[in-house]
Amino acid sequence: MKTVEPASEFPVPRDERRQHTQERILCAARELFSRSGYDRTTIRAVAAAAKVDPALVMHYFGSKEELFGEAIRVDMEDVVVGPEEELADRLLSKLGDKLEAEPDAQLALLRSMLTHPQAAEGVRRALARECGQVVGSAIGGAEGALRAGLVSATTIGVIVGRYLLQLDGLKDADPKEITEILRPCFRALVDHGVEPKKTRAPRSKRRRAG
Amino acid sequence: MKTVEPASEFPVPRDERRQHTQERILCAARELFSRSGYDRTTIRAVAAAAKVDPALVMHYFGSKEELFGEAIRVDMEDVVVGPEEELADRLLSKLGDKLEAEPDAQLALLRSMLTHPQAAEGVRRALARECGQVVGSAIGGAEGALRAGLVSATTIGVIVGRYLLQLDGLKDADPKEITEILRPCFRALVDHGVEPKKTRAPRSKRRRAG
DNA sequence: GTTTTCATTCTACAGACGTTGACAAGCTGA
DNA sequence: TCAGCTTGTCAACGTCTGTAGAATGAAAAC
Repeated sequence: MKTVEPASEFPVPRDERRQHTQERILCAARELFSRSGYDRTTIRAVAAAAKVDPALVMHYFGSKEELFGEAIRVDMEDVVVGPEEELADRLLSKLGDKLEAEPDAQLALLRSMLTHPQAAEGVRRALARECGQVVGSAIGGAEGALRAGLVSATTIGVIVGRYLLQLDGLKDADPKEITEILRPCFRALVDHGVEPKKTRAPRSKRRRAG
Repeated sequence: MKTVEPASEFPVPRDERRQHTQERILCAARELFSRSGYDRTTIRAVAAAAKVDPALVMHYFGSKEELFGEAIRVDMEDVVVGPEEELADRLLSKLGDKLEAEPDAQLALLRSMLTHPQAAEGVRRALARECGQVVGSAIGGAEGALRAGLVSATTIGVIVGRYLLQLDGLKDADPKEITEILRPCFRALVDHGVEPKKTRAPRSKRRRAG
């Protein structure tokens, strides 16, 4: 297994070949990082999965750290949701989409978020970007931030519980059912104290400074 | 630094000395495991933190895996809550207690739950034990399990978001405020579809096999 | 056809790791 | 005082890791 391949049919252009190899490496890296996390994933294992010499991984990506950075780079695609949806429903739609399509690349990020600082920072940023809108709609800035944090926490809890911890009632559940059950929760978190214009205010609790 | 200590005053009994050393090691282990997770924590680092030779750690705990197992063993203390509290409030009280007292030992477990199978299993079990009661009070078994899973997910999300990810609005928030904001969520998750007609017992006596 | 470039591999290093076994020194009981 | 057990250390092993540099051979350029 020393030669690169007989190039049996016709010679593949060099650029194309290289791009394909890089893709294979990156793909293997994502797979392994998302299955085992940063620390337990070795360059050698990635190389083996991509059927390539370890040194080639270094040559293309510089270091394990950079390879990881490339593997967890997520496209930050904005999920298209109805613009007239309420905020809570918008957030739920996003969560629902993540539950529908198994988040390949994101799992690599999530799996390492508790042990790898860069991954943690990535998750914080992604969450802030998604759930940050909750802050603005709050009475006081502090409570708004707290509510945004709780929406973030719930979101991440559900995804972690489903895909990484594989909690019993969650791992095989229907995404639609999940979001439906969560809807009242998200509404309660987002449509807080100042209830928008609905019928009545169910909450008369006053906040006190801690 | 070769001798064990001059035993300056009077000789400390052997048992006591050993127990104290073991405790020091275990304490250092918990600290490091909870800060860096299983993989990034080395026996050598634990030994150094405990001011002890690495070989002694092995001698007392057998292996890194066993040391970890000992470090994450949590006492499973049942939080004392008012027995007449509704289920949702009971679960919230437990969460609140975890937020009040920084969960030293539990963090070691949580930090590694995404990369260490044994830790994951520990978390699953702890969650099932705590939130499992939700299942029984459901209409159908499947939806009950899902709701229990979502309570678990929310719980773990909040703790992870606060202590490990350190999400902005969450890390410094007042525990009381957190639980108050979460109350409607937990109620919505637990007191589902069938609204429990006030003072009635929400628990059905029959259960079905999985 | 010759030279250059480049994708890829081979070999190896230096450090860190978990773990082991031999050994020193103290406490304990006779 | 002696032997025995226990606490603790030292030095080392074998392995695995990320990484570096030289070597190879095919494609591209001339």
